[in-house]
Amino acid sequence: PMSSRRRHVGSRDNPQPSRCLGIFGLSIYTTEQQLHHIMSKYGPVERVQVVIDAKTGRSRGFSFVYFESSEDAKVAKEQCTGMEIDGRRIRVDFSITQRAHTPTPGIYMGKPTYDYYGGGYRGGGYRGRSPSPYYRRRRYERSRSRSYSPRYDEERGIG
DNA sequence: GTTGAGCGTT
Repeated sequence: PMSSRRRHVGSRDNPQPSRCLGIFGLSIYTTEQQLHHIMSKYGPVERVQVVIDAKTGRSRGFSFVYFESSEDAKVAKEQCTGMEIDGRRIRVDFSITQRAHTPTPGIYMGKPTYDYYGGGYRGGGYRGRSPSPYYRRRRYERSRSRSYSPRYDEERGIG
């Protein structure tokens, strides 16, 4: 029998309604200003936060929008899921996390999940899958230890 | 304006 305590705890597939929406699948070029403009149609927006990758300084392709009212957030979620922004179909859900992680002192102690120098995931779930042409070319460039070769595109019939 | 799938830096 499940404890009634867990009933109000949101999970990834069953987020609890709140004033905070998570927006996923964004183009990395979509800005907080754009999102604010779009979301404000459904009610006052307190804050928009596009999550930025600390290493690259680019968007990680998702963001959080805080409405003043959870009712407005609910409407915005329903209206905006599946909407296209900058050529990307976005997904909108109530956030399962309610705020950014508190700042941690010192260095990151966790297990690295991304190889910033290799440009791909390590030991990850992409083994056995066919990489995209873009990724294949980047891998090819690295293996040749030189920069972009147009000849590769011709040989492989891409580009 | 380069990949995949992604719930968070102050």
